[in-house]
Amino acid sequence: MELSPTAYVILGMLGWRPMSGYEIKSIVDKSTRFFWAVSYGQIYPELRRLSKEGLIEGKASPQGGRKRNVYRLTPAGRKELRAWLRSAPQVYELRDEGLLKLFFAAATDGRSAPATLEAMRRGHERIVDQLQLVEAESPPVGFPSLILSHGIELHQWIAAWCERAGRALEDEAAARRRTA
Amino acid sequence: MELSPTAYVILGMLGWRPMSGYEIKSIVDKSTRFFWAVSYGQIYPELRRLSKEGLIEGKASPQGGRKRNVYRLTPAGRKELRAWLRSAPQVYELRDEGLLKLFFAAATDGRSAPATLEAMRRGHERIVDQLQLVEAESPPVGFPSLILSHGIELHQWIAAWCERAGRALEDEAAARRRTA
DNA sequence: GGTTGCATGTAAAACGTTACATGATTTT
DNA sequence: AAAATCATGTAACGTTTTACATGCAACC
Repeated sequence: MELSPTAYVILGMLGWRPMSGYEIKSIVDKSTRFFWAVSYGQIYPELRRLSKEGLIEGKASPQGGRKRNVYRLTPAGRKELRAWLRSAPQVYELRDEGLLKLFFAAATDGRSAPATLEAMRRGHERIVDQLQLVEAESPPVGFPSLILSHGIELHQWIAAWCERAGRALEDEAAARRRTA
Repeated sequence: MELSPTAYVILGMLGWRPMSGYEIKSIVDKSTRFFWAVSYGQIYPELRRLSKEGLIEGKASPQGGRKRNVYRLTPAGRKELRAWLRSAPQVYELRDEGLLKLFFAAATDGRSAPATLEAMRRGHERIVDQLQLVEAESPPVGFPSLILSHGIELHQWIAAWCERAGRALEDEAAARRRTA
């Protein structure tokens, strides 16, 4: 078997209630995408795979003339989900182009750094805004809400760091001007 | 042209001084890997591509009987690097399996959550340790050192969040026991 | 009648990791 | 003599994104 975390996103959502692939995607886009993104190109093939493995079951449930497949967790699927939840997390990966640009900023004698920091700060503020929008329209209970507040606080912290670092850079530049 | 951030990791390092692919990889593993990982399978093909594009130049520089190719930035490569440094960062991606497990912890009635939080905390503490090891053996100046301190503070913050969330969970459980 | 939302899917490309293969040199 | 480090490279595999294709239904 050996499933990917992306497969568990699907199992996890179907653990709440039966859903279509489309519905899974729209919930992902308001929740896990900030720490685990999933695309249609993964969801539909994965639904088939999980179906074939007997972890989920699909049923055609058209809405009027519009076709629709609703999947639900089987007992085996729920068992698999719970086993995963009890095992230790393995994957933690970050790809941050802003940090990369800051890291190499000496190649512009540091002249590119203030704008990079400002762009990063804006980016993280924008994530905070998006998360707060989600927060405003979700009940403030349970684990999803815990993760949501984590996201908000985390990106606020990072945005504040960008500001601090920007100010430190300015101060340094001012000190250099006084010395020179 | 249109290069990936991974290509700019190579250009950025060669912007410091000429290096072999092996050397680039060993520096990546002590620096950018915490926010932009790169493997040999990317480095060697990318060195050829950048060479063919005229952004870097390779020269055979064997050490004794051991073959070795040292690459350096061309003027065009330096220009390309600087243009990238001055453009706004695009990519910010996080993949955090721990948050995913926490997000779906209701499927175990929250029983899996304390262990997940503890595993996450340990994971981030371990990253802090690794970064502090790097810090101890690097001169505390310039942008790489700024990024290093960012990493240390960030992962310390996350580890502290895990602790706070764990305590909040305990308190909640205790309150429920009193009520019941 | 047009836009938006619901709904499913695939193909190609891009990206990235892992394992393997090879061999010299340096250190223990 | 063995282990670690320096050094280069590829092939297979797995993952993920993007673009495309299609069509119904609800709302304005």
